[in-house]
Amino acid sequence: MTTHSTHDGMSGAAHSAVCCGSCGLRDVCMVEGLSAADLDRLTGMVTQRKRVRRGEALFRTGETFDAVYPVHLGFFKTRVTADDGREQITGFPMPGDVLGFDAISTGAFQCDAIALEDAQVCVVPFERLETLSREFDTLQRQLHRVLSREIVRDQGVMMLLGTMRAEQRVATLLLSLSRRFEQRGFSPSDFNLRMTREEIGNFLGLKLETVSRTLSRLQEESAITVDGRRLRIGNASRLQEIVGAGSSID
Amino acid sequence: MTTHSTHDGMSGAAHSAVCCGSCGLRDVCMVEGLSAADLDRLTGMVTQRKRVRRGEALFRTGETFDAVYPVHLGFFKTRVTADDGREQITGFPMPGDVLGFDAISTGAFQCDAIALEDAQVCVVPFERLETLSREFDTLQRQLHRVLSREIVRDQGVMMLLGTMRAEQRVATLLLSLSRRFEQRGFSPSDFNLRMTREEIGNFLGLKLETVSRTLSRLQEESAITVDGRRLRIGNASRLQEIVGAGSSID
DNA sequence: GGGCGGCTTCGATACAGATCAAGCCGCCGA
DNA sequence: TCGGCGGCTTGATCTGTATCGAAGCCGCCC
Repeated sequence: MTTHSTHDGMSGAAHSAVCCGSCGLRDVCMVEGLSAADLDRLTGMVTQRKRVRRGEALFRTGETFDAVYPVHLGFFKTRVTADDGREQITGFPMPGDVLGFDAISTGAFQCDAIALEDAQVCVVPFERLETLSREFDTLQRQLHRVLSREIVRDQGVMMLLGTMRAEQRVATLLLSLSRRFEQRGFSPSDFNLRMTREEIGNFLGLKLETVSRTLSRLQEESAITVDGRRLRIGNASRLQEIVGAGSSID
Repeated sequence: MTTHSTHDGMSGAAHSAVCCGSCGLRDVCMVEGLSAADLDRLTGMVTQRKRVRRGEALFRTGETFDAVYPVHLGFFKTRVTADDGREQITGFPMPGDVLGFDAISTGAFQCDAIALEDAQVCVVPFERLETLSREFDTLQRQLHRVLSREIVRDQGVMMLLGTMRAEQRVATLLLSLSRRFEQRGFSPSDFNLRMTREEIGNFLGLKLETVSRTLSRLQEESAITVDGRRLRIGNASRLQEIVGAGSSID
């Protein structure tokens, strides 16, 4: 269980609704750019928070959809699974990212969202989100932006999977993680990977051995330092050089 | 410069607005599922149509976004380009599909949309679409569904690029085209490929020689008949067998 | 009508990354 | 303390696809 204080308080009185205005993530989350006044009017959009323990699923393919879930705390992986067992990890959502948009199309989730560490998400009933976004054009606009950003991110992943070499793929992921940590106020050059080599490989279309070898090679050329899951980026511009001018997957 | 000579109709009296209610594509397009009454109230959502000639771009990366474009007629490819010249085709939109959602996030298009044959698109100013979808919850819902469907489709492409062998990739594309033609009222088993082998390969993360060889092999085993761009699917279940239980990319 | 360029296909070879295999390390429970 | 196990690294070999070279075909334009 991770410790996070302000909000282990589902039991407290004032918590029947969660307030976006006081959330440290408001600058990266779905409500980014909304004025304080607008945020006030959104009281009740987030009805509650939900905990998900490491290894457990927030939702699974086929389950009925009725809410989207901005990540409040913790790391996830999202994956699609073919009936024959093939799996593809489609992303590593972190705080501020929103889970569940794939489900709007059919009313059932189309992927699994698995917590890579103990996590907390905000629960945003989708009907309410739609109602509110008919009333607040700023919220509507932001919702559309977030949906569109996901599409753009996916295009970047396609570019990665379709055209990049192993070393480029790994470097792209590391730089993406770095930027995302930075946006959230963490060190862009020193962080922990929350996923296994196998998960990295699956996401990047590589085998875990290839990931491991590639990380070792990047370390040899002093671009990074790896020790298990601890990663330090010593030479970001070297990584950028390897990636070339590839699309980003933030 | 594309010549969409404002096209035949703009001069006629009744053409200042295009009517979705009378469009043969209303069952696959963005307005799918809207009642006739709702469709009437959408008069003016589509302000005009625009022609794009084979090989020309409807829009290019970086151009300012102000409308999305349901395809009325013709085939497109969408592609993202890295500064170093690498390209990745991200899809082959056909009538009923909507182009431009990638641009909402930043206000500028993030990919190129190139017509593979002479084409026509509807012009839907995005501000108007947002305004209307605040008024009509059915339209709002449908817009969200279409955005979500694009995300799901992209997940399928990731699965394809990340986990499938060459033969599976090609078979998946053929089956996807087949289904999409069928949805639109065309033959699912006999159609023309609008794209070159190179474009197919680029989309699937393969080289054109591999695509060509794979098509030949599929023909040898009597799953399909190919003659240039003419494609006949003789044994769809054989293709399905090759694909296994892979995600779809419709 | 003839030439030309784009497209497709084929064969031979090269190589990046997969696969197979072994060993190490840290952690956890017995 | 030990044994087991999951995760990681590294080495040796294999293979699917890329790459290279070339030729045939076709439609199109001059």
